[in-house]
Amino acid sequence: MADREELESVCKRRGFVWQSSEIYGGEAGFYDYGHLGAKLKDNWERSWKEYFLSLGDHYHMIYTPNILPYRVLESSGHVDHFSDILITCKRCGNSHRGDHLLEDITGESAEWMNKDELSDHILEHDVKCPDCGGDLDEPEDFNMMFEVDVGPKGDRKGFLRPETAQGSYMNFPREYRALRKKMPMGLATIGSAFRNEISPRQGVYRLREFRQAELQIFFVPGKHDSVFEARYQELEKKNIKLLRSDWEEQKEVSLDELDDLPVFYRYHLAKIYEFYSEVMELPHDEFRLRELSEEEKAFYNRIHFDVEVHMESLGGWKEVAGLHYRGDHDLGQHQKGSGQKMSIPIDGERLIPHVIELSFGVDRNIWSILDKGYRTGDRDCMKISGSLAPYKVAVFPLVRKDGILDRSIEVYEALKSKFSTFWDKSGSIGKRYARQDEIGTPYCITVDYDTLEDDTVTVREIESTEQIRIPISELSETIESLIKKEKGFSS
RNA sequence: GCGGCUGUGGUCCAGCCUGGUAGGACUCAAGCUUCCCAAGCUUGCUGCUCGGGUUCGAAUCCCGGCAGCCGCACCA
Repeated sequence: MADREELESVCKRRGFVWQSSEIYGGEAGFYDYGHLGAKLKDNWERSWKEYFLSLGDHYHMIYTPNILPYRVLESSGHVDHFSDILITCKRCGNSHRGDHLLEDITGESAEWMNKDELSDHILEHDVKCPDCGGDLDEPEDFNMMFEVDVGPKGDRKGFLRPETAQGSYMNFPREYRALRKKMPMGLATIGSAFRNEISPRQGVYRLREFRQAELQIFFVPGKHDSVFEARYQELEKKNIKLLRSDWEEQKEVSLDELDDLPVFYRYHLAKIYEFYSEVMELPHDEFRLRELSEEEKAFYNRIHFDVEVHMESLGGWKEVAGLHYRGDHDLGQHQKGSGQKMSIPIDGERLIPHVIELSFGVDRNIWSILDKGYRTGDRDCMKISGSLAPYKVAVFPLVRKDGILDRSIEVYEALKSKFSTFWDKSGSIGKRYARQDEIGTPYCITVDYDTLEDDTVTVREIESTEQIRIPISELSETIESLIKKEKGFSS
């Protein structure tokens, strides 16, 4: 429930997120996180790691470089396929995708063609500009990857990685041995990825440099399924909301109704759903899992669901994550390209493991928290899960006299080593509550005259604005159990 | 990338047509006040997107760059 402009204004004013290199006018597709945004992002990434690494006994983080050698992305298919061939009209100057122009005439797929082949076919079919009928110029390559020159002579070509996943694929053989051949094995990573988007828009939704949190899970279907099956038991009656490619509209179904999907896929689908509802605490009717149709999904993805969040500020359902069953495509490509064995021995033969990929756009997820959290009206308020909120608690003196100020500093000092805590004495008490409401601090503690008598303080909750009074000695554990949801807030 | 619109303190906007001291609201900071939800008072910080041109003089007119929004295209 957030108007784009209002939300962007709060983000800039309070310190969440804004355009990068601002003082020089900015550059499209690059954003900075301020002090609150950085805390929120760090908290999200920490929660992501805790949650998803715990899904398997052998799921671990790894970190790999942002720059990849040319050959890696040649093998992965990005050099050929992560690019478009653009053809510009000589008369009206509009650019079109070359393969689409040809497909419109022939009705056959032209995506596989390179520049020269496309050029020949365009001539052969005498294709004209669809906008004005003018003659077309020679095709030009537009690759979405940023090319970099490596080494002193700059003669070694590389790219800024367009996705973080390749690092996990390439490290499969090494980690398979280091982790002592345990399967299913998961290699997760969080880091930057780079895509030279033609026209980045919609704030942090489409960036040229962005963060991904990805988990690649390696296993051999039919061989390692029992591990997934055991974990799946507890979930099979669970309801999740989704939209399948052949359904008219989304609906809530229990997992065991999705019996055309393999159990290992269903298990992770359900866990992703749970992450959005329980960790990110998004309202159930504001996010969904949507299956991509055959036309929409890439050829190597056997099953593909996206997580979509309904974001008012971005005008509707927007993709924030995906779950892809990629078969043996990725390891197969690297085995071919590197000449190294990516297979493992299974019952006397060598098999290339399959991959399911959990892929999250960090910036998009952060934005979805802000979009879903921000409410205006009588009171401007950012409702963020306690575990993600930049500050967990704020401490105020009710008035700045009679020793109350000093007492509030003592309370603040006692809490700040345990929680991200804010202390504020400026303005009226209501103003201070309002400031914390706007940045999503779930609890505000006020030191008042009663505190001087009996060492109790009030704790106010962001959503209801209700207060409870508790002894200072119980403050720390009370706040902790409130944030962890071990205990509900009631006065 | 193409077309349309836009760019003024931290934020949101007025001023531009008709060139001549840049204004408001909110925010922020310091202080006063205050026994619980953006109150009030005092003081203060901060601005014409950038570059060029016209002019005695440009926020204002002209040209260009950059950025943003909307539409088209793009988004393996």
